Formats: sequence, structure tokens, C-alpha cells
Amino acid sequence: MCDYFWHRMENDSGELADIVRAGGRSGPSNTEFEPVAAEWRLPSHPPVFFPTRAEIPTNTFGDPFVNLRDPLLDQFTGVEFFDGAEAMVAPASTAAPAGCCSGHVAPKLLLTGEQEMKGPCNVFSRALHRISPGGSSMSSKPSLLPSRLVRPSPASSGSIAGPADHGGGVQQISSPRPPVIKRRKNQAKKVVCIPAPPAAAAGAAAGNRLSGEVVPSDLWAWRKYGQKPIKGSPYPRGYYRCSSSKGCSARKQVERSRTDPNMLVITYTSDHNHPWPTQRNALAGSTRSQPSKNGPRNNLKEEPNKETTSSSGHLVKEEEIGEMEKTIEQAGDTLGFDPMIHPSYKLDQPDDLFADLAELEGDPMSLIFSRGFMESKPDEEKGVGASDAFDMFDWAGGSS
DNA sequence: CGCCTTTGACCTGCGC
DNA sequence: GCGCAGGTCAAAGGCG
Repeated sequence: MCDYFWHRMENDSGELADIVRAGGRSGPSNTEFEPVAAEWRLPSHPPVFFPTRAEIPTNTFGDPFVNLRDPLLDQFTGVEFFDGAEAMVAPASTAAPAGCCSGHVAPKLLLTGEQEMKGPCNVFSRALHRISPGGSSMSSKPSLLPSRLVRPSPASSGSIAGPADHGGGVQQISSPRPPVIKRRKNQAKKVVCIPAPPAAAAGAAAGNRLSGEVVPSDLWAWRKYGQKPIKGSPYPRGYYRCSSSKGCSARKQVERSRTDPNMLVITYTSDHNHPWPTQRNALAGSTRSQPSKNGPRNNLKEEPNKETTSSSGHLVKEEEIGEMEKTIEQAGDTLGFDPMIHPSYKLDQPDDLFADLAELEGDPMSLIFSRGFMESKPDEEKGVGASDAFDMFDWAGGSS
């Protein structure tokens, strides 16, 4: 199951369009989009996402993490929240286009107790792709401009059930309000919740709380620059900064979910100011996946233009892969999709890139939704909490 | 030699 | 202003 949460937090003021722009998202900002809720709702499929876990962990800012599962496909979905306003959950009557982002929107997510869901949100799910009739809306350029956002009055922010909305209503679960953790800065952040690699999960189970996490590496190179114990959490938080490029301000924090040790919460701060590191230079050692006391490294250093074997056995030079990824990036840009934050492709899968490029023509959004999030891996590569999201990452030792 | 992690100290934001 | 807690710095040492 894919268990993703994209949680983007931005400044509390201003139009969300500005927020989106400020977040570095590229692409058209005012193209047409269709309200998705009405599209992908089926009679037995209310346009809401249901939590599947009793507990609702909070992120570092006290915002609720909610595990959202697509009720139709029984798959977790990825959600990107915009913290552009407090509880920007559209009331039922105005829900249709309100809060639409990227044309794939859960206009009303659930609120829990006094918790405020930071909506609107993008929903990354193959389910949406499939359900969308004819793929019409999916093939249209998504808009990053959420229009007509409705901010409920503070009095109503505690409970925003939407009984009248499309007949679907909002699933509401009760949960004690999480301790509000103060935010330090109104800074764009993106939180991703992923299953912890098996080794990390095992370490957590063994009470290994002081050693570093076994952090899945992505295409970026990260250097750990700090680790701090977090109050209220038995697990420390690791601080990483991008080492792919000098001067890159991108950072990420990695910590284990305090409610589900099998989950890692990765908070990305700031955007990369450089393209994907299609080849890793000497500076670009990636995050060690085995932070044993200066134990074996798992760097992804590769020789320039190194040949790599594709999934079908073809030899493809990294140079070519870089070109392909550039194409992907451009496509994402056209679609208003920021591939910089969706490193869905692995360097060793050029064939898949080509396949997706072919698919791109017919249904652009499928490129986004069909890769990375829902791809399965062989069982032997899965571990505790294995997820389709595994495809997004190279696990320890899996890429070299 | 270069880059990494580790870790204690220091800095900073925020609530009281 | 004070104190707490999160975030960052930088020195030390390890690894390839």
C-alpha cells in the first residue's frame, strides 16, 4: 500500500496561488480544471478519503497526519496539503471547485476533533487516474491555482463535516487534539511519510533509538549535519542538507513516526536550486543508509557517464538517462508537476522512463500517477511496512 | 584526501 | 525577559 503524505506548509497569508508559486511549483497557474470530487465519486464511493488508523500522528508542527486511503482501490494515496490558511476546507455547498489543486483534489478532507486539516490538497493516486472518466480531466493541464478557497469561520473550524456535499459527507474521527508544537518559521515544508526500511524498523523494534535512521536515499545527495532528540518522541530527528550542489538550501529532516515506528516522516525544507543530480559528483555522496559508527557507506558515487543496465537489460549511459530525465522534468513542468520533488525515477530504469514518456502523450497525468507511487516491487524487496512507495527510493544498497 | 557521521555547544523562535 | 525546545554549527574522527 502506498502511504504518502505530502504536506506543504507555506505562509499563512496571501492567495494560495502565491503560495503555490512561492513553493517553487512550476507550470500553468490559471488553466482550466475540473472539479474532481464529482468525477471520481461513485455511488458507493463518496468523495472523501477515510482514515484507516485510529491514531492520528502529528507532524513536527502539530498538524495532523492522516493516513488517507482510497476506499475504492484500497490504496493509500499521497496528499499534498497547503497550509495557506487555517482549515481551508471548503464547505459542502462550495466544495466543487474550491480548493482544487492540480485538478485532483479532495476538497474536503476530514477534520478530527479540533484539529485543522490544512487543505486544500493535491491527491496523488492512481485511483484518481483510473476513476476519472475518460481521463478527460486528467489529460488536461492541471492547475496549481486553487480557486475560491473558503475559509470556515473559527467557530466552525472544529468540525467541518460536509453532510450536504455531494452526498458524500466527511468522515470524521475523534481524536484528542495533539499537542501544538510551535512553528519556528513560516517556511515552505513538505512532509512525506514513508514506510521505514526493514532494517530501520527492526532497529526501532529493538529499541535502537539513538543511532541514526536507516534513511532511504532518493536521487538527491544528502549530508547529515545534525541530530536532535525530540521532546515527546522516543526517536531522534536527523537533519540533512543537500550536498548535490554547493549553495543548495534544500534540507530535510528525518524522524520516525512516534505513533508508528514503521513509518519515517521526512520533512523537506526549501527547494533545490539545481536539477536532479543525474550523475553524482565527488561532492554528492548520498545519505548513508547504514549509519553505523562510521561503518560501511552506501554512497551512490558513480563514474561519469557510467553505463548502467536497464530493467530490461539494455545498457544505457547515464548521459542518456540524464536526457530522459530532463525530458521528464520538462514534461512535469508542462503539467505543473514539479519533478524536483518527485524523484520517481531511478537511474537504472531508463526503459520505464521511455514507457512513461510514451504514455505521456495519451494521458499526461498518468505519468505522474502511475509511476513511483503504485509500482510494486518483488516481494523479496519488501519488508516490514513494505509499500508501493518503495519504488520512489533506492533502499540501502539497492542502487549500486 | 575528501566527504561522511557524530555530538556537544550555540543560536533562534516562541510561549509564558 | 526568561526558559524551553528545535535548528544549526563546527570540531573530531572514521571510511574508502
